[in-house]
Amino acid sequence: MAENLYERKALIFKALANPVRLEVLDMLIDGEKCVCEIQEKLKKYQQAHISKSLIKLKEAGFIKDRKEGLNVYYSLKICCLGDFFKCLNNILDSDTSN
Amino acid sequence: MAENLYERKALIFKALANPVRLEVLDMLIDGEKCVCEIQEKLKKYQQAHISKSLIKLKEAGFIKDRKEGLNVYYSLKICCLGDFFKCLNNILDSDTSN
DNA sequence: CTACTATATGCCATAATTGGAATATATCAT
DNA sequence: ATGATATATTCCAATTATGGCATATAGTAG
Repeated sequence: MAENLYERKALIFKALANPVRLEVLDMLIDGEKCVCEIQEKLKKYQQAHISKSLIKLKEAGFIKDRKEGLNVYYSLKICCLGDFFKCLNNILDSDTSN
Repeated sequence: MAENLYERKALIFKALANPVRLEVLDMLIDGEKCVCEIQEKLKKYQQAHISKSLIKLKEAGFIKDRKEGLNVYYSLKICCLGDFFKCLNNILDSDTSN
């Protein structure tokens, strides 16, 4: 585990610092999905890669999983993600001009 | 520049995915600071490293700079950062147990 | 048991990030 | 002009992340 608070926070942002994982999170915003559904939407990536992405998001504390037979269902664990991402859009909308 | 939206968002999170840059951002939350003040607080790191951290945060759109004589002053450019980080604490507080 | 399906794990080459050391630039004072 | 100070840039070795491929595991069906 990371020693100090800033390192722990950085680990959380590292989990978000990847387009595939961000897209996965986005998919989960409208409810629980099984790994197979996520794979279906992200066909450009290998199954193994999706699986690793989900595990990384889980380790960072963003999502949780639930097994049901052969399937594994993932869902958001953090309710404030919506607001979290709204701020992001402010950044994206504002120009990079100083 | 990154092609799609998720890649652009990932770039923003990459800028946050580092303890030094997070600590710098934290220092700027209570107002504009000159590089020298930031260095003073982060003595464990080299001047060059602090400078690079500031530039990365600026490129990501989080902060802006202003020159005054020999000094450069940096300040937050995004007003919603406070809320942004509040959500983080939710994640940090919640256990990693599924 | 075997066969099948869904998901996870291990290995690996490539690419990106980190942070130190040295150097460059810009501004100010004399 | 020279020298001093604040900040930025370049170079580089070490570490870490990315994403493909192959394989393993776990649950289900027959």
